[in-house]
Amino acid sequence: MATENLKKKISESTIHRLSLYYRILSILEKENYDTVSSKELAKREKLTPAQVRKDLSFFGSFGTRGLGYPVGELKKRIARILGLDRVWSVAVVGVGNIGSALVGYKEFQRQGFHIKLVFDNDQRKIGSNHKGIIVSDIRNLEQELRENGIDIVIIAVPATVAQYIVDDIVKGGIKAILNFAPVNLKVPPEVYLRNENMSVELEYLSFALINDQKKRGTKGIG
Amino acid sequence: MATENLKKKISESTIHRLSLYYRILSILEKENYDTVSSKELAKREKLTPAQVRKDLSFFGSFGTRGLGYPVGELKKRIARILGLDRVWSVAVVGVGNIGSALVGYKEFQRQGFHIKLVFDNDQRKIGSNHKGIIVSDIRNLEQELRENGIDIVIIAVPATVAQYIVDDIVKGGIKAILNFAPVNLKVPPEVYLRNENMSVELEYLSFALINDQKKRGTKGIG
DNA sequence: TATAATTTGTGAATGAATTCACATACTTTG
DNA sequence: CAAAGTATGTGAATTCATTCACAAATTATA
Repeated sequence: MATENLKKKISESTIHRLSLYYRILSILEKENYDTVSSKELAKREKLTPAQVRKDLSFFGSFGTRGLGYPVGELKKRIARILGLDRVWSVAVVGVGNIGSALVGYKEFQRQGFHIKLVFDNDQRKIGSNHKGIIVSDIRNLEQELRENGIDIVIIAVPATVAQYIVDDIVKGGIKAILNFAPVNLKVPPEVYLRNENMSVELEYLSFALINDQKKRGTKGIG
Repeated sequence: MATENLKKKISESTIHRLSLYYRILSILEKENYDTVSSKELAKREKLTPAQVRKDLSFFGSFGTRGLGYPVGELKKRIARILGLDRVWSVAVVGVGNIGSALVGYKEFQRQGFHIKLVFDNDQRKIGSNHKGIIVSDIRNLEQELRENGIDIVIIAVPATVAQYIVDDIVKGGIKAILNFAPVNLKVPPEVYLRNENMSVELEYLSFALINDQKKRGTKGIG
C-alpha cells in the first residue's frame, strides 16, 4: 500500500497521534535506537500498542514482524505524511502578545514552518525589526502573501477585526489558516481553517478540579 | 437532575463544546437575545442541533420546549459547570516567548484565570516587573505556590527542564498543570496534567494541504 | 534447520460518540 | 381555548474509534 492517495478519510485523532509518534521517534533517534516496537511507542505516549499499529497501518506497513519499526525510516515516513519533510512558508498577522510569541517560537522553525512575513496595522511597529523579520503594513497583505508564495497564515489579531483580515487572506489565495482569535471565522469551502483556543485546556482543568473526573480508590493498583 | 455530582463520565469533546457554547452565549447576550434554540447554537458552531441538546442534557434540562434556552441563564449554568464563575489563581513558570505572551493574554483574565505569580530562573528577569507582576525566583517555587494558594500552574520552560519544574510544582501541592513544553511529563495520578501543543494545528494544516482531505466536486451545492 | 519467542498487520468485536426520530411540553395565533 | 407551530429531551439506531485476538512473518536460539 502506497503512502500517497489515501482512500479512507483519516481521523483527526490519528493525525494528532502521528505528531506524537514523530516527536518520540526524534527522541529515540537521539537515544540511538534502531528499532522500536508498538509496545514501546505506546508506553511513551500512554496509548495501547494496538492503537499505534492501527494508526500506522492506515498509511502502509512500515514495520518488521518480530522486530518492530525502524526508527529513522518510520520518522521519515511520518514526516512525509504530515508534510514535515519540507519547508512551509508562513505569515503571522498581528504582532501583539500572541503573534510576537509565535514569531519567536523555535519549535515551528524546527518543524519546517518558516515564518517569512509578519504584518501589523500599528504604524509604530511597521518597518521595525521583530525577531529578525521586518514588520509589513497590513494594507499590503493580499499582495505580499501572493508575491512571497505564503502557504499558511496565522491570525493573531483582536477578535473584532479577524474576519476582515481573513477575507483579505482568502483574496490573497491562501488555502490554510490558523486562527488564534477567539471568534468563529467564515471561509470558503476550499480553505482549511483551524482554530487554536488557548483557553480550552485551562477550562478543562477548571472543570476537572471542580468535578474531579479522576476515578478514586485505584491508588496503589495503578 | 442536579448539576452537581455527575454520575456519568463526561467526554472531553463535550467539555470542549461547552466552552464554545459559553463563548457564543456571551455574544448572544451582547446581541440582546433572550432565548436561543439548539438549532441556532448549532449553526453558529457548525454542529448538529442534536449534538447541542445531548451535550447540555448531561448536566440537566435548561431549556423550554417550543422556545429554546434562556441565554443569560444557560450562560450562568455553563459557567458554573466549567468553573468560570469563580476566580482561579494561576502561576506561570518561565517568562520566555510563550510565558510572556500568556501573562499578557487578556482572555484568561476574562475567564477568571488570574495570573498571580510568575517565575523564572534568569537573574536579570527576577524582581523585574513583567506586565504588572514581579517575577519571582524559581528557587522559591514550592513555597510561593503554597503561600499564595495557587490552583493551576502553567509551564512555559524549555523541554529539558520541564520535568524538574513539575516535580517541584507537585511538591507544592498543585493539582492542575497546563504544560506548553514539547515533552511528556510524569505526574502522580491525583494531579491533572494537560498538554498544549502549539504545533499540532499547524501540522494538521500541513497534512491537509498535502492530502487534500476536502471532498472535491461538491462546489456549488454546498 | 527446527523450535521458541517476538511483534506486526488486520479483520472482528467492542465501546464510545453522534445522530435520528419522536413523544412531550410549551408558545403563538386566531 | 383549541389548533398549529416550535423546540426540548432522550431512548434507539447509527456511525466512528478503539481494542481484541490471532494468523503470518520475522528474529533469536540451539
